[in-house]
Amino acid sequence: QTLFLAMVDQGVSPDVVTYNSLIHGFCSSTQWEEAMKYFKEMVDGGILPNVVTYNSLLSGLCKVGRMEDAQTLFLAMVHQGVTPDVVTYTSLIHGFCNSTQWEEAMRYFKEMVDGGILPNVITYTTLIQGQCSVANWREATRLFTEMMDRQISPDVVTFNILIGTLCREGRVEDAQRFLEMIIQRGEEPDIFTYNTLMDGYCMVGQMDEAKKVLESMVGKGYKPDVVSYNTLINGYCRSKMTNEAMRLFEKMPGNGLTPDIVTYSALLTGLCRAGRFMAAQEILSDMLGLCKNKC
RNA sequence: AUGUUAGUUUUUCGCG
Repeated sequence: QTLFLAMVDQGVSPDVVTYNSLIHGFCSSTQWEEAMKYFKEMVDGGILPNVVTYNSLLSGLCKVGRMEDAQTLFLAMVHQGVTPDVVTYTSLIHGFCNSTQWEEAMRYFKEMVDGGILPNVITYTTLIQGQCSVANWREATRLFTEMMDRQISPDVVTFNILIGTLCREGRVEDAQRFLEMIIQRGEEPDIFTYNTLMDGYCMVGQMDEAKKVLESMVGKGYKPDVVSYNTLINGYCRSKMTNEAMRLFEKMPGNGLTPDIVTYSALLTGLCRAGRFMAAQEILSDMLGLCKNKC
């Protein structure tokens, strides 16, 4: 905002992209009034909002589940002669999926296809995730096949969602097969892929396999992050292997990682459950000590 | 010419 004002002060006139950037910023931090203020200001200034402007506002509404408002805005944009694009529809579909209004999501999907707008990998991935989040594996795989049939290549995000869903259902072996499919297709799994799969093995108590995933990611040159460690620490704690959890915790600083609130929370819970209150107390005072140093 | 928009992972506790 300050930069914006400075820019106006210097006599540089904002254009549609300037406004879009501001509006997007406010929308993604759910500062709705501010976003609308700039929207009005641009219209008053004679700058026509374009599809990006509307998409930013729309995705802001969709993210917080204000789907009635999103629909109203969608109609308004069409009314203003701005043609919705694949981003517009995908945002709406995402919003409806998140509020578990599957019928509406599919209605917009059809409308989009009928209107000659081609769904892309993000559209399909959004739909797949919508079905995965309500544990409708059949429909998820149907969509997965459909997208492949339409020559739309699933990407690593698509695979991560499928892997995460299988893991949550305890089907880690199947999840592992998807990881292999990514590699077979010549694509790169990312840190999300590995962390998700690791958590899958942790959830079924196969800590040896979880550890193998960590090792294979290191072997491929990926740096485990704080989430990787938290996942394994939590896994060891739940498998009552608190010594292993502690070992990992101690290795974090050496690997350039700072334990965060999640690390401490998992470890403290694990140690307390195991009745190791002395150890828990030590960890806690370490944490509080570090906290004081920073303040 | 260039810049702006949509999808994915980990912990505890509480509430619904």
